[in-house]
Amino acid sequence: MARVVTIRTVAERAGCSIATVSRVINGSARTSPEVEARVRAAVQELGFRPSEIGRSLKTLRTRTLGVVIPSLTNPVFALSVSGMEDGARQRRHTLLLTTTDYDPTREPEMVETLVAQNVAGLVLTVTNADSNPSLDLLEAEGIPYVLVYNEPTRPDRAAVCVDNAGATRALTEAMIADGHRRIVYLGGRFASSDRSRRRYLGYVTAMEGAGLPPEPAVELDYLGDAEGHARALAALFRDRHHPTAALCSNDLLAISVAGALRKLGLEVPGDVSVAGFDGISLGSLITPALATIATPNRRMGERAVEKLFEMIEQGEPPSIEHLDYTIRPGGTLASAPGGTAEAREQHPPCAAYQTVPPSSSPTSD
Amino acid sequence: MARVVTIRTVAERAGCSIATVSRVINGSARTSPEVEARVRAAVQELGFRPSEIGRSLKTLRTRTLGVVIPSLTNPVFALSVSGMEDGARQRRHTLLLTTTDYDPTREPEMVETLVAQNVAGLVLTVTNADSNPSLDLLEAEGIPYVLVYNEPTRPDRAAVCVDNAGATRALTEAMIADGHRRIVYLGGRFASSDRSRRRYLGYVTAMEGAGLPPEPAVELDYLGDAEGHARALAALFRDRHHPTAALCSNDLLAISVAGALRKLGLEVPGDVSVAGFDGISLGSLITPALATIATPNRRMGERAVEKLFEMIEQGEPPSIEHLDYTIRPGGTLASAPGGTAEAREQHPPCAAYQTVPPSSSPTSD
DNA sequence: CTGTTAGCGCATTCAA
DNA sequence: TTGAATGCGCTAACAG
Repeated sequence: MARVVTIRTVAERAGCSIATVSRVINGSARTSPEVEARVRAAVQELGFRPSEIGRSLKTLRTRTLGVVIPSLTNPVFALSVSGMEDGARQRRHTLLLTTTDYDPTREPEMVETLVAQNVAGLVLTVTNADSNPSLDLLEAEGIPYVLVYNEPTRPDRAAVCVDNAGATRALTEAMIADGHRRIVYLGGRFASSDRSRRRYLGYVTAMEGAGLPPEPAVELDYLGDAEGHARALAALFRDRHHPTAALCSNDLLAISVAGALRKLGLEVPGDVSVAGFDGISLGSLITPALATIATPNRRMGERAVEKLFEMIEQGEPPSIEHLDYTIRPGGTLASAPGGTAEAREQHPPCAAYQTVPPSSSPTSD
Repeated sequence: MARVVTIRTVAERAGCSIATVSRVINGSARTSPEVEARVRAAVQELGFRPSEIGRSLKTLRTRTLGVVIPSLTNPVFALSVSGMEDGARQRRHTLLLTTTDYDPTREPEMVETLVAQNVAGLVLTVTNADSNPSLDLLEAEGIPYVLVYNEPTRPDRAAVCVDNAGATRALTEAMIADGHRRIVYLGGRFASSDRSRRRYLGYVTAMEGAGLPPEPAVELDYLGDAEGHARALAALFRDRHHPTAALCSNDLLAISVAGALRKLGLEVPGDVSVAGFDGISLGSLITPALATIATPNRRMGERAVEKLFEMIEQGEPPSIEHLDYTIRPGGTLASAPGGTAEAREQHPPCAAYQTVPPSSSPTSD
């Protein structure tokens, strides 16, 4: 498809040089009003649209941002991408979107694809933010990037996230205050989610803080595998002395778990309380509403892009930014079947149902 | 950020010309095994990754597909984009994603942005597929594109969709068979959704076919405006003789409507049956489950990309492809409060609960 | 204020 | 089989 009208065509039509056309289009230098008018007229008539490729080849940077996320089907990521798009459009950039389907081996592939496209920067959610060849590559090449959701231990990696450990800790403490003693943590595989690891950490901290023995994490395959979840839960809840609360590392998992529990003949929250993490709107639509930790998903994507531009344009050094989260109460959470009223009065769970600014919960690692 | 290692660097290291390097990399011509080995070694050592930009400038086409959709927050579109990504990745392409937020005036803007990026083709969901300057532009420029969800009247526009009118018609007929007589259609604004218009058409056809007077369409602002929906419904259902069934042009709207009805003190489906259109999984998770027309959302995106490549690579002419839809039963649908048992026996609704191949429902326009 | 010119990284034609 | 040379569309440095 030969490009019909180039900057040269416009120059001829306007009776000037291509340099002048470029100046008019980009406003990169002053031009006389007459010439400018002629150029604009020519652009109009010819329907000229400058090629981003030609521009990019010269300037060695594009107006695109690369995005790498696990999946679009999880509303959490769809929302964050939505926020990224807003942020990008404000700066006249577009998103080059790729997904890994939760497969870590696909991360390098996607990152290399994006780098080959000379993206101005990247926004990504990876499985492991601390030890990650793709991020190493980006740093080696000097290509700016910002992580979303990931919460790196290394402070030299740019990220926009919530205090994952602090949030689960707060939620676990609320459960304990509600009289729960045997609480189980269900999460994605640790190998493929540093978030799941950090969230478990918060759970452990809360349990130990209350003098309760933390249960080992139950690692489940990600979403969609309802059967697998059901099997794992059957083993866990067969016992008469089963846990009275299930803390899930994300909302979709929590919804799946609640469904599986009901199929086992257990009532939610009568027999088992369930809570999630993410705050997708779906959680509020089901009955009973899912208790969860609501994170500012769209805002996280938008802020990540803002941060990326700060790094690109103002050379800001990478840093980790924590955004607020909210513990959102819901009908899936109730007092423990055997819980005492006193315990509840002592630690009214409502105290936790507030937006938590990042500064107030500097969870240790 | 000066590019450090280019094809020239590799050529020097391998002791050959850049032409040879190019040949090795692209396998575009035969080279001696020794030279090839030296080149590959150099590529390895230097970590050379050919610039897509350089390549594109030369070939005048990129390995990216432009995508224009209304929003990512509606799971329907997130799913279809997910399918597009799969299709694109199989052909070693990436997606340049843009959204219009249901604002028709932003369509040309997005399309022009993508065209300026020299995308190989576009996949888009627009407000109006028949009279649309952006599509005219693409045709004028000879840039291939495929519509998704849109169902153009003009047969010369490429599209992957379902038989919207046929589907709503079938669903409406099922409602009528269930004894409903006053059925109301609630949809997005006709001005901003040709799908909403076509779906209404199917409703009208079914009503008239049964000798019932079709109600005027109730056009609602898109999603998120729960208050607006509540107000509109309050007016509609104030009367004692209110409709017994609400046909909604999409699932998110249907869920919002069901909620609003309950707030008005009406039971779903006891007083009013509700049905949606899309088949998002959310609908099956709520209680009662939402009756809907399930469309193959992910597959539609994937098929659109396949079709796009057929047009790009094999010069296939544009055409409209109808994919199967399924009427999915759900607890939001019940017999009309005053419905007779005979009516139900005469037209068992189950007959409609099957996958409908496009050929079997050639709805007239 | 404007024009000329030199590449940006690469694929490709034409010679050798 | 290989190399030299050209140009894709554009920006920017330099001259005028």
